[in-house]
Amino acid sequence: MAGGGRPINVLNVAEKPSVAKSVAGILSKNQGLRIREGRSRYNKIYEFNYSIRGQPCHMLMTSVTGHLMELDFDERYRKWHSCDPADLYHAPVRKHVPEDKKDIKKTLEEEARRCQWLVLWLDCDREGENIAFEVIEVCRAVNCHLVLRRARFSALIDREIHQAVQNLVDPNQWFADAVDARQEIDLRIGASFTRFQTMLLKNFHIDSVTDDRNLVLSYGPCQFPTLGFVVERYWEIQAHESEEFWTINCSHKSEEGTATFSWMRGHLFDYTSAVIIYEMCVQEPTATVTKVRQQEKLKYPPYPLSTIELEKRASRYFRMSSEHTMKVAEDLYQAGFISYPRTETDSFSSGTNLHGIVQEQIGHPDWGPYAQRLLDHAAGLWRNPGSGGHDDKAHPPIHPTKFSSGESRWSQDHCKLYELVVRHFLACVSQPAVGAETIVEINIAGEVFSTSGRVILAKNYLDVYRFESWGGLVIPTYVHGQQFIPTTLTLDSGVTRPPPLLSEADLLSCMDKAGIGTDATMHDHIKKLLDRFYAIKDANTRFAPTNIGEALVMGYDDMGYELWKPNLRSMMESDMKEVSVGNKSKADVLANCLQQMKACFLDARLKKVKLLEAMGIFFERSGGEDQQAAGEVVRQCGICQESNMVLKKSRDGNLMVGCLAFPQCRNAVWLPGSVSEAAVTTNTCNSCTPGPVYLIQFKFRQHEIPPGFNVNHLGCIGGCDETLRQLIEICGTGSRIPARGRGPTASSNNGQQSNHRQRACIYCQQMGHSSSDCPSQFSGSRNARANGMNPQSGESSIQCTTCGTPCVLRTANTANNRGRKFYSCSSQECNFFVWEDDAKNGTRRMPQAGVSGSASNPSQRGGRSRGGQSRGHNTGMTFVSATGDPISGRRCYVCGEPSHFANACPNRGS
DNA sequence: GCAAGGTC
Repeated sequence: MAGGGRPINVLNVAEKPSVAKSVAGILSKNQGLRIREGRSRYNKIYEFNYSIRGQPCHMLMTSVTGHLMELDFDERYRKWHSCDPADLYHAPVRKHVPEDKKDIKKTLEEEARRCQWLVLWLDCDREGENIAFEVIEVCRAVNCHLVLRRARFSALIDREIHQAVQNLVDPNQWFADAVDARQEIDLRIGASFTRFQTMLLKNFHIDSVTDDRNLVLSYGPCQFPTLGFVVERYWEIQAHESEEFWTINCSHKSEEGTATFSWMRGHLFDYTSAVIIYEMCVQEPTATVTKVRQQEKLKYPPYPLSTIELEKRASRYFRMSSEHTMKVAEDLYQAGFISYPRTETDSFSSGTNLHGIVQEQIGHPDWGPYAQRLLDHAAGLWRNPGSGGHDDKAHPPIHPTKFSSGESRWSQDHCKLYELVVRHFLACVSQPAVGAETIVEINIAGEVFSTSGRVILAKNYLDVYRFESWGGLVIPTYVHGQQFIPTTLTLDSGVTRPPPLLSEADLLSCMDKAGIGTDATMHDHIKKLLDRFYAIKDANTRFAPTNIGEALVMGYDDMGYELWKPNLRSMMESDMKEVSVGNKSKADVLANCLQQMKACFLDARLKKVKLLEAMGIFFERSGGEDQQAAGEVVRQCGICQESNMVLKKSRDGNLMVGCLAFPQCRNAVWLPGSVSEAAVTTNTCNSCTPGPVYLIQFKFRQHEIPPGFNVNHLGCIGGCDETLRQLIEICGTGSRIPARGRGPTASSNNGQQSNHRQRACIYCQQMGHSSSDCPSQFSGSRNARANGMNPQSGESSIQCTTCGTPCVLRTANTANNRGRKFYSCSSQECNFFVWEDDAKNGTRRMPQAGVSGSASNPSQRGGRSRGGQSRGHNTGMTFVSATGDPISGRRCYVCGEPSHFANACPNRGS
């Protein structure tokens, strides 16, 4: 470049007005800086002189506001009925400047005409590069001699900006191409599926949920996976079958206080085994302290604040929606109080003046003293912030940029969000909290229990980050070998609970993990679900699908498509990545992706009946076809208390008793899948309330029920009918809900199962069958050897078939099995158990995960999930009698009655 | 009347 010479005119364009202002301020050092209005209200023009590598320049700096152009179909295809939606996969598209951006375009044209150079200061990401080419297109159209240069910068700090302008590069066409491809795919898929499903389903009466307006059932590659997360969790909850479990709790009270010990086995799903172990503990209740471990624990402050973290934390701490959070954050940013709020970056670059940011806050009445302490070297509170490992190279983490102790025009939410940003920043540059943790383990009759206590030694960052706490529980002092008698030792029962509905923070995490949306758009997709009536947010700010949302996902799921899962977006995203590094061409990716999506679209259209059926479950359709006949009344609905529950056949042909107020009331009792006929009788149940509950005459399909059950059964759905309950447990119901579990729950089950199959049988070391099916296990003498039993000595040398650890021979002490010997695994992590006589007789069966009592094979049970604390925790115990039949009939071990369990026994403790 | 991505 020639040094000196006549000044040239350089047009500089930033992605947004604030960047134009900052860059102009930095380059001009605020000297000789002139500001004038452009055609657009927001996009000012800054003028100053500058020298680029010795070339004097008259700099004109202005901005766009994000994308200057939009992609749309040619006019002829824009009307919904103008073409077959399938045509939208090849209909011509064009980029154009929309009406509300015309004034910006005009400014660019006017200024570009009198410039020699165009320097692009767009954000340094793919979208920024694409906007750069939009600006180029507009400017080149009026001045084809323009020299095009790109400024690369990662932060709005002096050093970066001066370096960028002295080292201008070429714009990156690959980056821009990737975005072009993404836009075109999004448009074609979105428009085709939206038109298709909106027009297909327009005859369903969904007005009750949505006001009276014309409803658009939109489809988008981001909004649908977001909906998918909500529906999937909802189905997981629906598929959950609560299961009773048992656990032993122990407490010890001393002068120093009380310690509560929890059982290392967690909890068992088998009552009998829990009782056997419990009784052994009660008989020899002396506890011996076997381990006392003390250690220092650190709790680290959070990483610097990214957009997603800001949204998640505002939702968690203040219950603010992500959309509202971004609105308030934008306000604070516009007014200069916080840095740019749309950032993926969660680490500060090395040049950042962190002390300066803290310094600004020392005057605040609440957190000022803490800020002061941070700056006091002697206090030792300062720590350089950690890095979360993300850097979008465009913006720093969100941090305060101007001190405020609250502005008069701020709403409460403005105050809260500013406080969060400040306290989060101060926390980031603070030492972690320090605690002393003590873990104590005790042994009672061979069972291990543990407890832990924690004392906080130094709160450090927790002093300023009031949103987080660290529970500190003080326990009495114990020494190794110490013995004591527990104050309480109880056998307690509980039931497993399903996981909760997704919170907004959960949803953001799901999207983040799957790469759905960007930090700037994720809240939009969540809001779209609400706007389209696909989901609702309840009082606890948790998301549940509406009937429309569920029906749409169900329809595509029934087609066998994963259009509602994040995979499609992930694939697109990886293709975009390939385009942006030049490994694939835009044209190839577009052709390939659109061809596949068109085939998918055409196939989905062929299977449109699935969508119609799914909608038909929830909504009535005009025209009267497919109306379900009202069935016979069984009882009044106990949920809505307004309508009757009637016996009906679902669309799939499965029998159920459902509330007539459906879909407003969704109370339903699904009947066993093995029912072939059912009719409501005039007989009523004597025990179920509120009555009357009419009995139903059932007929079961012989081959679908276990031996011992009668094909004809006069049953009650009120809850008293043990036969019905057992058949539901064994055969499952015709409910569509459990079958839905083939989402994450079932696939992980399947995964486990197939892994299992790959393993060699532990008896004969052969592949192809599991140990539970091992043919070698069905003959007595071979069996004993194979098990490692030593028939001569009679001593225990059996190995646990679950984990391989040697078993211990123990004696049962229950009313029903007193004196009977059994083997139990000596590992505390494992719950393997078998009666000694069963092992000898060869009638032993392998424990199967999740099976207890009369339950069927878990692989047949679809989406069964054990939620809450018990998720993923199976005892693996099966009790079988000498005949190989499951031991049934759980009884209270105190009085022997089958009507209740020990925890509810009236004789207990007497 | 349709997407998602910028930003005001």
